[in-house]
Amino acid sequence: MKNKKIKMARVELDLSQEQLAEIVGVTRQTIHLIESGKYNPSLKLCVEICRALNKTLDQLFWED
Amino acid sequence: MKNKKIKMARVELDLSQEQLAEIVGVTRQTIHLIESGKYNPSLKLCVEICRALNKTLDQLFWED
DNA sequence: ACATAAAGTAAAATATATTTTGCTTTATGT
DNA sequence: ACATAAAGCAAAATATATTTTACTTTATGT
Repeated sequence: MKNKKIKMARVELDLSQEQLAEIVGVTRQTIHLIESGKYNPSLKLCVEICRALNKTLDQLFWED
Repeated sequence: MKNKKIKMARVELDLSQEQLAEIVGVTRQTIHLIESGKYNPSLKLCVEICRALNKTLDQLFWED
């Protein structure tokens, strides 16, 4: 299950996966794997992604 | 940095750490470590805790 | 004071997130 | 069509979350 929300928020800020990765302090692959739903990031990383993209956990990571 | 919000939500539902752990499918120690802020759970586990406690990610895991 | 449930603590073992590297594919501009 | 940036993919190595076990401490009821 892909996470389209992150990708959308990222593209909206005109950031590449690599730029987001740098801001957040992880590798590009980590961002890619999260966006493509291949795994299960840590809470800390989720929060850092949220801060980088001006969103909250519920906005990016909550599924109904 | 302790996570008091989880503990409060848990106690409000009259669940012990062990009961919550069982619902969520982890060990009691994992719940304890998360409540006492000793580490950094996975997103999946956070979501499961939220569902067990009828809260959202922002309510339990977001710090301003 | 005693018994018992719940919570705190810790070390070693295991599972899995994350990194590193490198290659391939897709999108975009000229 | 070509060049280049961005994204997808994958295997091996490393870091760290989670389990397991066992013991200690704190809370609560009788």
